[in-house]
Amino acid sequence: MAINDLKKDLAPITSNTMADIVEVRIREYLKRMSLKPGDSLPKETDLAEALGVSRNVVREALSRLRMLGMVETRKRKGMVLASPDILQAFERVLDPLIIDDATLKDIFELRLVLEMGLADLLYARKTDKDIEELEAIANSEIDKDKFFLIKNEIAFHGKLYEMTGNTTLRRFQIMLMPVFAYVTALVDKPKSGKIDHRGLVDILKNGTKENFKKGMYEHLRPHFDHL
Amino acid sequence: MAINDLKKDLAPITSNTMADIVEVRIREYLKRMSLKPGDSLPKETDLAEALGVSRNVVREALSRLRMLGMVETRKRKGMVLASPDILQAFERVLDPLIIDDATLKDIFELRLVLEMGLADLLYARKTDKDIEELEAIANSEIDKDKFFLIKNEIAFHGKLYEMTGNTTLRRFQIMLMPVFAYVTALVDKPKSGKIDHRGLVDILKNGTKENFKKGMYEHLRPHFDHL
DNA sequence: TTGTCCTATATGTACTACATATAACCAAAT
DNA sequence: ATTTGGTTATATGTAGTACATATAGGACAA
Repeated sequence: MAINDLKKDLAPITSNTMADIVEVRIREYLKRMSLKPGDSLPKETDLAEALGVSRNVVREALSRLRMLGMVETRKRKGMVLASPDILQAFERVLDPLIIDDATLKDIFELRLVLEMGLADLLYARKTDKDIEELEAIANSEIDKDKFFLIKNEIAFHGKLYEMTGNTTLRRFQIMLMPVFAYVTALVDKPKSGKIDHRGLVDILKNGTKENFKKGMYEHLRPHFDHL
Repeated sequence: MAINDLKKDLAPITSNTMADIVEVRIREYLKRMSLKPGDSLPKETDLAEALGVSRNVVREALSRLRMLGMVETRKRKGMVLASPDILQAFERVLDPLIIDDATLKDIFELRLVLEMGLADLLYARKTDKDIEELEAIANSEIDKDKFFLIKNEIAFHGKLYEMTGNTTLRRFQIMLMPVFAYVTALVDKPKSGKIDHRGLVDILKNGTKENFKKGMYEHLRPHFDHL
């Protein structure tokens, strides 16, 4: 028991490896030089010599930056700074099975927040064609088995995000989905608010933004009640 | 000009290096074995032999997983699976200067969506003490210079996120802040909606959740109008 | 401008070697 | 029985060498 109390006060010593340090140093270097995408970087051997470490270490650090999409390396040319895909790194880590429960809960709530905040973008950008498609999804739900419904649930909410015209947001949602599914499966209450998908489509067609916000809240209500 | 158009449609061929492949293979391995945090993994030399690559390559792959916090390596013991900090990877990449414009715009909107969706969590969790503190921040804004106001803007909205009791959300906001600041600085319209911080506090004290949502929309309105 | 050949060179990969921290084991001590 | 201390085997951390390979860039030709 006392050991756990200790752990809170005394964080374990984490000796940074050379690769850790070099990674930071290189990142600092990129920032300090205010390099822009496309600019080329020194070659590995030069970096190694300048930093006073083996090329091995430099490569480990670069391997990380490469994974994040910050730099690209090409034979003979050397390295060039690239525009990283900010969600790429995220995707690799977001496995419900290895995330701790507190974070899992946070992410669950994060999705609720996103979904509640969607309305403004939605009403600014929705088109008749979008709504038609959305309606088709909602209508296909009638008299279907549970498995189909889950698939449709994903399709419907996915379409909503898509309608915002915000690619990053949409990808973000796709990433968060497994977490959401995992958590709801855990709680395993068969949940559906007073307003279903068809209800939301109706509002989208005829109602105001405020109507939609209220509708979405009712739709997600079981989740909110569970907070 | 034509070259840039081409780049969008024809992504350059990216030959996967061994490290890329090994990274995926190890990740698959972790998943397939359904390992839980704390479980130990084979040692580097065994992995290298099993995969038929040099230890070097394995170390590059592991270096990436270590950076993401997925695994921890300890001398003699080998590696153990860890609970990754999902935002850690994010933080490294989220530099407004190296993110492309489209994504920058997406992230800007993402923050708007978050802020609009905050209300439900906020009303579920806010305490009197929170509101007091928030009010103090809002009141300290009177008759201050521009620099102070920017600092205060951050403090105020930060406090809102904090009040949700959602750590991940709060950290997320902290990360998004530089992007938001960068984009607004770019647009450089001195923006402030009809409702200011003190107005929001008033609603939080006496108004309903719906009032708050409308208030927040008005507060952020200049940004929405700019969509 | 387009196509072909050539070459220098930076990355990609493999292998060896050794330092170092430490988990695991055992023994002594309280 | 639990703690303390010393020893050792071992997996990681780092360095260094070597070589294969793709290719940027130049020269030249059509």
